[in-house]
Amino acid sequence: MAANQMREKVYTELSRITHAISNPKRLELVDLLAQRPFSVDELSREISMTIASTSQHLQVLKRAKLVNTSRKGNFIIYSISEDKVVKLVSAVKDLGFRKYAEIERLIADFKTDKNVLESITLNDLLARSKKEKLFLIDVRPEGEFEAGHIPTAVSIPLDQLKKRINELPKNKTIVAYCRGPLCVMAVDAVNFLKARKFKALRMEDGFVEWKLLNAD
Amino acid sequence: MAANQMREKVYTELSRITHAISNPKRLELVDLLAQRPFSVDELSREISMTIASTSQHLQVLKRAKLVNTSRKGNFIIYSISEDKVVKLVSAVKDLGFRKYAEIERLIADFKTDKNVLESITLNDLLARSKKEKLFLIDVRPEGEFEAGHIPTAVSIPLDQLKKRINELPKNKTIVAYCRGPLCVMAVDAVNFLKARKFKALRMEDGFVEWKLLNAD
DNA sequence: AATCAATTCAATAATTATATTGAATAGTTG
DNA sequence: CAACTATTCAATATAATTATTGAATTGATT
Repeated sequence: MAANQMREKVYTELSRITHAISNPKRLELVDLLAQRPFSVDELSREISMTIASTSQHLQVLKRAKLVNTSRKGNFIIYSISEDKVVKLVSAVKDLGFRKYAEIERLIADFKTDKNVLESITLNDLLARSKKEKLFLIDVRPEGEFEAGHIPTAVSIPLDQLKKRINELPKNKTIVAYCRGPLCVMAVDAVNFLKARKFKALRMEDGFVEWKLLNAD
Repeated sequence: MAANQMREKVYTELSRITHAISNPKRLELVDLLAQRPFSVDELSREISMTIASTSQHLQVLKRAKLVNTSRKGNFIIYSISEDKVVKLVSAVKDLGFRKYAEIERLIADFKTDKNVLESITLNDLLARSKKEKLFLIDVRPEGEFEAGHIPTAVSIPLDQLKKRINELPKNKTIVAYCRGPLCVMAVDAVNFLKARKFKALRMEDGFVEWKLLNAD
């Protein structure tokens, strides 16, 4: 076989990967699965699609070997096949968030709507935690915390925040994080806490971003 | 605007990027442009397509902001818009080369055909150069060397190798590199040198891989 | 073994992608 | 400014993608 033919075939194989994440819903699915494994049913609710359509998209991802399946009772559980998949999606977001004025605008508008006055990044968190004592909370649903979290974080899912508010210190700054920059849970948590006179800050990055930073 | 709508729009925007590289020919184009800027005409020859088709693909890449254009005389020169694009394609290759048995097989078969007995990687090169004196040659066409090369390398384009063979040492091991693992130029160079009793080795990685390793 | 629940499959219709040919354009060069 | 050249555009036919509905399947559970 000639070298040209080989190259052509390799790029065709490689494009299976990029084709799999070329659809917005499938990109969202992979990004969600980076948090933890989910059932088809859960995923379909998260991405607002019929179960059948979600299943089809998941099968495309599976054929491209970006995700695996396993069974748990009646449920089929989809999960990311390996860390490099998360890295790939991270590279897409990294490029997109910087390169596309449209995306910047969408996120900025969203922050205005949600009344987000201040957000910090992972780097800010590290720098700041050297100067003052911070209280880091992970406001994602429990299962995602259990699948992995930033070491010093305490799990307080958003829907438990009201009744567990006595667990939070009034004298320290509370930093809340969730799934990442596109997720609202930490924003809602911070607004709730601020209304009750806590010192609270949202961190844009989540566990997945932390993990990528602390890999290699 | 609700958070869900924002997320949906952001993923739609992000999928412009992944859609742009979801086609094998476009993936190959971006990978080529990582070496240096090229004209439409040069690119169409490299990827074995009509000029019109190549132009259409390039316009898709441009709309997705992965490449820029400039003019040089009668030619339109396409180039990568920023380093993060190269990083993205590298993440795709990184995943594909490991994950796809099919790709591994294609590359292995190609090596057998080309009689490639031994290949080293960038890491091997660094380790080995501490123990013995190596003579590193860049066998890509001159323009690509000029656009960027590994610091210690000497430019000897493949088609000049025969007449410049006296520039090469008999007592050192010669390491040849080109565009990367899918490129044949270094393989051909090594086979040519070995037939003339030089000690020669192919390095799979190229300048782009070196640059990514020596970035951040 | 029958029932049940979660997921997948099949069929459909509308939309979008692809490669090609040949014409049009825009900018450069003599 | 006329001729030229590289690139883009337009039109076309074929193929692939997408979301949906409703039926089929596959294990688990009773």
